[in-house]
Amino acid sequence: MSADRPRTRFAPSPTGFLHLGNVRTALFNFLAARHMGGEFVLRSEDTDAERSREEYLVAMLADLEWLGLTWSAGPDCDDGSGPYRQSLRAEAYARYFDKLEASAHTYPCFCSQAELAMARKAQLAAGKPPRYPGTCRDLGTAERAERAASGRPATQRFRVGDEDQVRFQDLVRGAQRFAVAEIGDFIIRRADGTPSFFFSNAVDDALMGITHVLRGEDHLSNTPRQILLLSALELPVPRYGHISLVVAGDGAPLSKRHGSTGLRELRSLGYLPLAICNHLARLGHAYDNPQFMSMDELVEGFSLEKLGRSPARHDMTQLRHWQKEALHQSDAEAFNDWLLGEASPVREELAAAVPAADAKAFAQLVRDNVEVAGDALHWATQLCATPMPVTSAAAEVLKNCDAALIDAAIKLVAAHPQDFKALAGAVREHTNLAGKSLFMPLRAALTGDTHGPEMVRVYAFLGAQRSRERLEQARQIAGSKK
RNA sequence: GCUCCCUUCGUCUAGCGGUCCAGGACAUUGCCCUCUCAAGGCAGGAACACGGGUUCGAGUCCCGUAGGGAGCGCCA
Repeated sequence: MSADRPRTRFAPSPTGFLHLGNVRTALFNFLAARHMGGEFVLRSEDTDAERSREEYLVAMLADLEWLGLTWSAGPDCDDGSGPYRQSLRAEAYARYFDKLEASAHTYPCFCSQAELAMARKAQLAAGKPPRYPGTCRDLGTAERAERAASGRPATQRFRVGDEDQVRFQDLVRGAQRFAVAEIGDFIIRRADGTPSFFFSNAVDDALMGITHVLRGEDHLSNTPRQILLLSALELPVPRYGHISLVVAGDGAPLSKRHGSTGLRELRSLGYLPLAICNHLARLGHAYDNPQFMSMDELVEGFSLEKLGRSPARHDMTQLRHWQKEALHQSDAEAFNDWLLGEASPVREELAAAVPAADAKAFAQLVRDNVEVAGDALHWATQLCATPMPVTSAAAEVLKNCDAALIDAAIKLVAAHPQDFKALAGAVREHTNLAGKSLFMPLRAALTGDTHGPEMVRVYAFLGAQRSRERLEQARQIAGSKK
């Protein structure tokens, strides 16, 4: 880790699965690092033992890897600046707690949570900001010793100095100024000895050589605390950039929603990593290029200057567009793997519905009619099931058509087993029907549906045997309306 | 309550005082292509939250108002 090498990080708490908001933060940090030729690292902020779970960490790593956001160091790979999980960093924190203590930047606070809650309530009621009243701030050494001896649990608070204000240049919001008087002394170490977010987060960024911190806007007004802390510690302050939050389609905060805003859910629906990245990279960031981009192109076009300030809405219709593009871009092999491979969410169902020998041909046949993996199920039953399912629209078409058309087709299948154009041409000669009134009944008879892939390809896929069976099935209802 | 942030078509956004009667993408509408769907091509509708300033000139700067969001936690 060289001194000036740009380094960004994504530092989630393993208390749940990733949602699109988290993922976008990770993506931006990844893109920023790669664009600057630097490194992107992962850090697990698992100081809250109650809520942190190993399985969530494992899931996050797996999901980020799946997305293609590779990291050069993280909980699973230390590069010497770790460990990259906070639950393993007590020693480092102790060192810096001591340093703060030595410089009188911190003091023990014996207030109980009930007392604090009451004080907060009173301040709020009086129309004042709910800040720590400073009860334990100026306790004498004797009093401290006495209380400590009585076994009262103590937290450590950071003594906010008498500076006038804290200024910093936000990477996305420009010059920021906060009055120090607005900031109350805050807890940096809990009674159980674990560090609080403000402390561990800031200290770790400094110790891990993080140069740029892209994080949610919700951290903006807390940033002065961390700057104060790092200054007191004489540690380097990273450059902060506060990105706008992502909200759900209905405007609700993402974190409170589930379903289509969870990465896991999208993944299990069959959305592709690059579709998600293309979508997210444009939420709160503007690209010159309106087209679908590869990860390298996303990296190349990324710029801190192009980060937006206003909240962005996650809209599924936009994601769907990128999904179509992603599917369109993938070659036959990649598509087959996506639909039929190990990772496919509908692998089992498709294997049950489509004969193994036909699987690849099937995948290629329906690729333009599939947006998420589940869509293939409809075509699987429609094209492979026996008897053929007939949609009501298709039944309608068949009832209204001339039964002679189907009869002709049945007779002619054997003569034109693979060539739909030839078959259709022959049927036309026998029936004098053409255009839609020729093709639509054939489509309905062969696929049981009124829309779908090109008939030339459908027919080749079905083969003469299946085609004949299906035509005979269709013959039962053909012309019944006359 | 206090502090801070945000506000351009339905959605994502471009716009860094004149070249903007506001551009692009998605979505939408119509047409073309076509055996259907999709894709593709063409055309259309659709926005500067509001009110004051500053300026010869404001989407762009300033101040208010309204609306939305965040923070003020022994949560991160």
